[in-house]
Amino acid sequence: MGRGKVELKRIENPTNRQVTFSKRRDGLFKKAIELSILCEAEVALLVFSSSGKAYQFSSHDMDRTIRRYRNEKGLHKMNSHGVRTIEVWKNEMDEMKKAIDTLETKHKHLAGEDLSTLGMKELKQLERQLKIGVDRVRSRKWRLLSEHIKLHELLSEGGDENSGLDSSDNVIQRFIPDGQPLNMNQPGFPGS
Amino acid sequence: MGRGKVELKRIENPTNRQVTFSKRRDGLFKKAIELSILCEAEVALLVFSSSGKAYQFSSHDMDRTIRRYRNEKGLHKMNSHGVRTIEVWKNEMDEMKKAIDTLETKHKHLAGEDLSTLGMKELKQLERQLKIGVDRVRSRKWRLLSEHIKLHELLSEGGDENSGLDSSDNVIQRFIPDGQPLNMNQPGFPGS
DNA sequence: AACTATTTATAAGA
DNA sequence: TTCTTATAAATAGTT
Repeated sequence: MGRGKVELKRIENPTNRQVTFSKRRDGLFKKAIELSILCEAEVALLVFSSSGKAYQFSSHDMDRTIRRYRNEKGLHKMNSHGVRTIEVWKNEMDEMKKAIDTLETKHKHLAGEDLSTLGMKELKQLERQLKIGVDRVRSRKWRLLSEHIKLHELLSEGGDENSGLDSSDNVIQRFIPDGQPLNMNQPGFPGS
Repeated sequence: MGRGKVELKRIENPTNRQVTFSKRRDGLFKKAIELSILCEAEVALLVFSSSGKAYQFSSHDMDRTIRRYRNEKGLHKMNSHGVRTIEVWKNEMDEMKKAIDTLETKHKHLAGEDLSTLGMKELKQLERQLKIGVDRVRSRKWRLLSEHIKLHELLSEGGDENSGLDSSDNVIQRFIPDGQPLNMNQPGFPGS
């Protein structure tokens, strides 16, 4: 497509070749992107120019797609001696690094850090999740508390010599929630 | 190129999508081959159809090109001798595994899961941390909201023909917090 | 799978 | 390099 048709062989004129490389490279990446979107395909494309410059596209994740390719070829996990290859190790490391990154980001968000990248929708979801966490933690606190009260009552009945608890250590005191009035209508409060 | 132009989004009709996939996949591979020959580029292309079928092309050798890509990404760390021994790899893997474990546990705790291993002291601390998170998220929400209000006011001032906002889309509505009455005494609310 | 009407990519020129 | 434009190629919808 162009003023004349070209035969399929190396373009001899270096300037021409470079110009054609740029144009066709752009076209190729565009097509790759379109294919992945229009047909929900997983596409990975690697291109190195003759001068050594690297270009890449991957619709999902380059390492994931490469792994999938290797699995397809059955080159994963073991070589002929039942030994893991360096490549496989590298893949695993990369995977783990990514997992750590993801977890760290999530962790920061839950701690209320690095929120500037989040939109309103994400912030609302995050707030919901945090509230769920608070509720569950409170619920667990109340359960622990109630168990200790029951234990205390049981021991008291039997006359509390040698209950195993030091009476100078106010058990109940250590269990009341801090920072706010007692509210028995907590989710998870025994009997609620 | 075709009887009509198509917008860049997943083709809904599955038959249509499959047909388009075949055509465009062939076109993409043809382009990849042409680029590699005409411009003596090193090209690797991996495609997986949504049904899972794999297609590939590489002008030189797939593994060589993938290695070149990985080098480009600087995934080659060395130890003091400039060599990566198996032991070094194992150590790094173990460290990463541990890091992942720790992060996952923390994450679960923040989500209110697996709390049974925690004592009252840890639970209190966790609740405190979650509350801080909630406060920060709320603060960020209010900041976002106030920015949007200001923007809205600015646009309204200038006489809002062509404000770029669709008046049928109530911007503010989308930003009010859900699940509770408005309370301007939120930490971080503008002016508080 | 073939067939075209159209759109898109791009070779050559400026 | 970038833009323009004539022409080759790709392909969307149809048969």
